[in-house]
Amino acid sequence: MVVDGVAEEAEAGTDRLFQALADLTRRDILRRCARDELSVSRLAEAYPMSFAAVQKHVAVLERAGLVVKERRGREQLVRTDPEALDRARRALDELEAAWRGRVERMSDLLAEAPEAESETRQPTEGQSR
Amino acid sequence: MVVDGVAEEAEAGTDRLFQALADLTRRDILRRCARDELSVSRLAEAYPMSFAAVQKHVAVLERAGLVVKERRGREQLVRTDPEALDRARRALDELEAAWRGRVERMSDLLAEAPEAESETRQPTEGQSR
DNA sequence: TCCATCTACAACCATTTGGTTATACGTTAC
DNA sequence: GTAACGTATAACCAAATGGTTGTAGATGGA
Repeated sequence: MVVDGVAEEAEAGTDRLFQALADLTRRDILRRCARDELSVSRLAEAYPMSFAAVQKHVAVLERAGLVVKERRGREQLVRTDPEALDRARRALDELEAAWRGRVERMSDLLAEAPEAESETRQPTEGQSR
Repeated sequence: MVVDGVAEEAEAGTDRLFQALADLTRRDILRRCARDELSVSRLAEAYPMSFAAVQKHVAVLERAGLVVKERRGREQLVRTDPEALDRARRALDELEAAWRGRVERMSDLLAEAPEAESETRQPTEGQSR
């Protein structure tokens, strides 16, 4: 449980990350705020929905760590965190490692048992890929 | 509209992709089914929830194209599609391109206008922040 | 000071999501 | 053939999501 604490939080963070990315409006906000720093109202003008709705989308992105808000006077400037997509990518890498793991194990089989393979497909066959 | 048709579907697909990844149980299913092909009931044994719940998770993964089901006798074997994570990665790349674009444009500014920039904000003015 | 602007937040609503149980159907084993 | 197994699907429920409107608090400019 104690050890799980950190892992659980990491997984919850991954949940929030992908969840935040799973919406077209939010992905578009990310694109816009990657190019420029935009205030929330400026952003809101771009979408066919209320200011409050856009504000909520920004909040979701912020909780996911994809975006950072910086106050300037009465407006709040939004910019996407360049490091954030790296985290997303790392999450994918971690998933991919699972079946890279499978490949490794297959290599292990081939490496550790250089002879006596009766059940794997014959080398005589023109091998697939 | 006609042109949008394909883009819309692509974006909807991206929604489903990230949505499917935004759940710990589903990510775990992906890991397990990357290593081995597992039947749905076999999978269900691994989680503290009903068979039907796991079945729904698999359905979400399938709709997102992250997983493929193959019938063998009375059981349905699930395996993750190796190509799927590539699609997720490509979606991230497309997002990242947005601020790679920003960097390019900044380089462009520096490269194309080595002098005579009158309309960008003056370094001399203590600007209004 | 007064007003317009930008933001925050609450209350509400419809739909989706993640779970449950129950039931029905096809397949395998005995 | 019958029983056990694996799957599919429906009906239901609570909570989360994506949207709305309304109200109130700061801030900046006239």
